[in-house]
Amino acid sequence: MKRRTAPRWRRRPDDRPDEILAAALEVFVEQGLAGARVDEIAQRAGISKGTLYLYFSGKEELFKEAIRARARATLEALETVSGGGDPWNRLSRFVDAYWARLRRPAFAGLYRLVLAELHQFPELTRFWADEVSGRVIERIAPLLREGIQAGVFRDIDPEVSGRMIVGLLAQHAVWASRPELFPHVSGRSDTELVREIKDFLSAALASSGEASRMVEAER
Amino acid sequence: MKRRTAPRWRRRPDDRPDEILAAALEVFVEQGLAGARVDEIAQRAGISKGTLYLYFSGKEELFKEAIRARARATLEALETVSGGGDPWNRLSRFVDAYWARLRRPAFAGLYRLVLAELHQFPELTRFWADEVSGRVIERIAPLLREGIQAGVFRDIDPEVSGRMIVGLLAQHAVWASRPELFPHVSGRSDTELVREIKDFLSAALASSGEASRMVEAER
Amino acid sequence: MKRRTAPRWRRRPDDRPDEILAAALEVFVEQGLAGARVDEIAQRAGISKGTLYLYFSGKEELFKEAIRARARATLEALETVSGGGDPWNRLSRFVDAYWARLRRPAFAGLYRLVLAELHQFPELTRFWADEVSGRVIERIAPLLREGIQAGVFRDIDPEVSGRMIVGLLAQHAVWASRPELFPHVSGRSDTELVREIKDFLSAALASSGEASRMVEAER
Amino acid sequence: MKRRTAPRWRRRPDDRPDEILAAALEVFVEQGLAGARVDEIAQRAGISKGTLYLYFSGKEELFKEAIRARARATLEALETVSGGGDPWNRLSRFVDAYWARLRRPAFAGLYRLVLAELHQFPELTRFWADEVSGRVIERIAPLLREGIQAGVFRDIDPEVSGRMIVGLLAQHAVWASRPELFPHVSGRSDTELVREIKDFLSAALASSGEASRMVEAER
DNA sequence: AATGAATGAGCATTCATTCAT
DNA sequence: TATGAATGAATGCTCATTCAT
Repeated sequence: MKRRTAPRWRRRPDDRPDEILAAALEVFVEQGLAGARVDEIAQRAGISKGTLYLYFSGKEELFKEAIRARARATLEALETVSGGGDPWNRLSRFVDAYWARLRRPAFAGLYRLVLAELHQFPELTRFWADEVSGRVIERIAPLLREGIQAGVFRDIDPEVSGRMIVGLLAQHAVWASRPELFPHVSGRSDTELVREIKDFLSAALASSGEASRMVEAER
Repeated sequence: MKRRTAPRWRRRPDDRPDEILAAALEVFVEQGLAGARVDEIAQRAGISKGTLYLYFSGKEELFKEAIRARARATLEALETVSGGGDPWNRLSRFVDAYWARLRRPAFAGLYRLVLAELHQFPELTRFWADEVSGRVIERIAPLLREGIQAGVFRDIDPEVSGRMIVGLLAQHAVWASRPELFPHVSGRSDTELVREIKDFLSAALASSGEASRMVEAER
Repeated sequence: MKRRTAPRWRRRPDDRPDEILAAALEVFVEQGLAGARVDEIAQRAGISKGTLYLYFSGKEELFKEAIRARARATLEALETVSGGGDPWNRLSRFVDAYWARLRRPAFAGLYRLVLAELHQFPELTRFWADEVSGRVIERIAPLLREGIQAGVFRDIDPEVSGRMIVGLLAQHAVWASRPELFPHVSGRSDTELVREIKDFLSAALASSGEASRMVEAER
Repeated sequence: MKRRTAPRWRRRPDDRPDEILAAALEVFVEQGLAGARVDEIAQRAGISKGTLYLYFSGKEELFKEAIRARARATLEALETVSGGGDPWNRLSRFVDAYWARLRRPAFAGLYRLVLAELHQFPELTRFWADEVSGRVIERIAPLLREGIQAGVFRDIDPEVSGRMIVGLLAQHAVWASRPELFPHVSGRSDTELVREIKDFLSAALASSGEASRMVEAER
C-alpha cells in the first residue's frame, strides 16, 4: 500500500514516508499500538490524517513499517564497526559502538515495543528473530573466537559469552532509558556505566594468565 | 450500603479483589493498558463488568493495583531466600531463587508492562523505584561483601557487581519469555541457561587465586 | 448477533429489535444502504447508537434483517386471503388483498431496495427468489386453474396469466408510490386504479362465451 | 482560459463530457448515488478525478446530468418507431420497439435509479414526469384510438389501456433485468416473454367479434 | 451485592473536493 | 487543460463507564 512509484512530487523531495514513520515510531513508543492515535502521528509528521492514508494503508501497517525501518537502520549502523588491533581493543570498540547505538533514544523504545506488541504480528516476529536478534551476536562471535585462539580470552563458547556481553549492554541500556524506575543506574553517567561493564566483562573473559585489559584500552 | 466510598481494601476472607487483579494483570500483560478491555478482565475473573466497578474505580486503578500487588508478591517471595554456607553456595542459591522467580510467566509480562506503561503514572514510578528495583540489589550486596571479605570474590563494588548479576539474569529471563524473538536462547533449557550464567559470573567474580566454584556448587 | 436469549428486560417488553428494524427500513428506503446513517436509524428507533450494536452486528446485518423481516410479514399477510365463491369473485378478492398490501407505504420502498441493493447480498437474493417472488404466483395459479376448469377463464398457462396479474398490480403500486414521477397515475384514486386493472384483467382472462365479470363482483 | 465559468455544454466535437456521463451512469446504476465513488467514475472514464471537476461541479450534478442525458437518448430512440399497417400490426411493432429499448442494460438500471433516488432532486422529478413518463403513453394512445375506431379494439379509454401495456412491458423488463431475484422469468427467453405479453394484450384489447391477432402479426 | 443494558465520547478510516504544479 | 497529492468533514464501530433493576 505504500506508494513506491508515485509520490516523487512535492515538498521535501521524498522523505515523506520516512518522516511519517519517524513520527509514528515516536508515538507508538510513547503510547503503544492500541494507545497511539493516528491523528497524533499525522500531526507530528506535519500532515493531515488523510494524507497519511495515501502512504500507508492503516495503523497496523504503519506500526510494522516503523519497526522494520528502525531495525534496519540500527543494523546498518553496526555494520560499519570494525577495524584491527588486539582482541581487547577490538572488543572495546565494539562495546562502545553498540552502546552508543543502544543509547539512542529510539532504541529502548523500539525494544519495549518489540517485547510488548510484536507477538501480534507473526511475520514481524520472524523478521526480528531472523534479521535483528541473530545478527548482533553473529558480529561479536568471530572477534571472541580470535581472542581465544590468541590465548587472551578464556576458552568458552563464543556464542555464549557473546550473549552475556549483549545481555549486559542491552539491560543497562534499558535501565538507563528509564532512570526514574531504576535507581541503581540513575546517578551514573554513561561513561561510568560503560567502564563498569567493561571491567566486569574483562574479568569474565580473560584467560587465567592474562591481566584483563579492556578498561585501559578505552576510547 | 456501607461500602459506598472505599470498597476496595476490605473483606480479607473474600478474595474477590485478588482474583480480579490477577485476571487484570493477565489481560494487561497480553494487550497493554490501552489494548486491554474491561469486559475481558471481568470475564476472566468470572464476574460481570458492573461488579468490577464495585471493587475498583476504573481501568487505571485496576492497572495500578495489579502492578502493585504483583510486585509485592514477588518481593515477599525473595525475602525468604537465605541460609548459610560458603559465599559461592549462597550466591548460587540466590541465583536459582531469583531465576525461578523471573521465569514465572507473570514476571516478564510485568516487567514489559512496567517498561512500557509506567511512565504514565508518576506515583507508581516512584513506588517501583523505591520498593522494587532497589530491593533486589540490596539483597545480593551483603552476600557479595562477605565473599570479598572472605577473599573468594574480587574486590569490586558490590553494588556494581550485584547490578551485573541482576542484569544478566533479568535479560535472560526477558529473552526466554519470548523465545520466538530471540533465537540465541530459543533452543536452550533453563538449566543450561542458568549454568552458562553461573559460569560466566564465576569467572567475573572470582578473586585471582581462586578457581571459580559456583557451577559445581549447583543445586 | 441479534440477542435471542437475553434482552427480555426493560422498556416495552421486547419489541426493541422490531422497532429498530422498522426504523432501519424506513431510513434505508429513504437513503439506500450506502446513504443511510446508523445514527439516524438509532435516533428514529429512540435509542443510542451504541444500543443498536447490542442487537445487530452492524449496518449490513441491519439491512438484511430489515428486508427479511418485512418480506416475511408481507407473505404472512397474504396467507390469510382465501375463501370460496365463484372464480371471478375469488380473483377479485385476491386482487383487492394484494393491492392493499402493495400499497402499504413500506412495500414500494422495500421493492426499490430489493431492486437496487440486493445484488450485494447473494444469500438474500436467494431468499428473495425462493421465499418471496415465487410465493405470490404460487397463490393465484390454483385459483386460475379452477376458473379454467369451470370454463369461465380462457385456457392459458396459469403461471403466465398469474405473472401478468402480479405484474400489472406491482407496476401500478410502484407508480402510485411516486405519483410526482408518473403523471398517468397521479390524478387517480386507488379505487379507480383497481377498477381499471380489474376491467383489463377481466377482458384478458374471460373465456370467449363469457361476459367478463370481475368488476361487478367488487368488494 | 475561455472555459472558466460554464465548461459544460460546449465542445460538440469533443465528447469528453458524454464519456464521463456514460461512466457515471454505469457506476450510479451499480452503486447508487451515495455508494458511487467519484474516483471510480473518473477511472472508468479514463481521466483523473481532478479533470472530472473541470466538466462537472460535483457528484450531484454528475448524477442529474447522467439521468437527463440517458432519458433524452431513450426518448429520441422511440420517436422513430412508426409506420403503417393495420392496428394489430402497428401495436405489435410498438411493443417490439419498446421492449428492445427497455431491455438495454442501461434501462432497468436507470429506472431503479429514478425510483430510488430521484426524490432528492425536485427539478429532476419534474423533468422526469414531464419529459419522460408522459411521453410513452402519449405515443401508444393514438394507435389504440385508431384501432377502436376501426372496430378491432374494445372501446376502452386509450390512456388506460396504454398504461396497462406499458406497465406490463416495464415490469417484465425490470424482472428480466434481475432474473436471480425473479424465478418466474428466469428460465424464459425474451422471445417467449414478448409472445406471452402480446397474447395477453391481444385478449384484453380485442373487440368481442374479433379473434385477437397480435401474436400472428409477429415480426 | 450483582447484573448487564444503555450510553456516548472517542477513534480509524473513507471520500468528495480543492489546488499547486 | 490535466493531474493527483493533500485535506478534513463525515461516519461506522468500539468500549469505558453508569445505573435501573
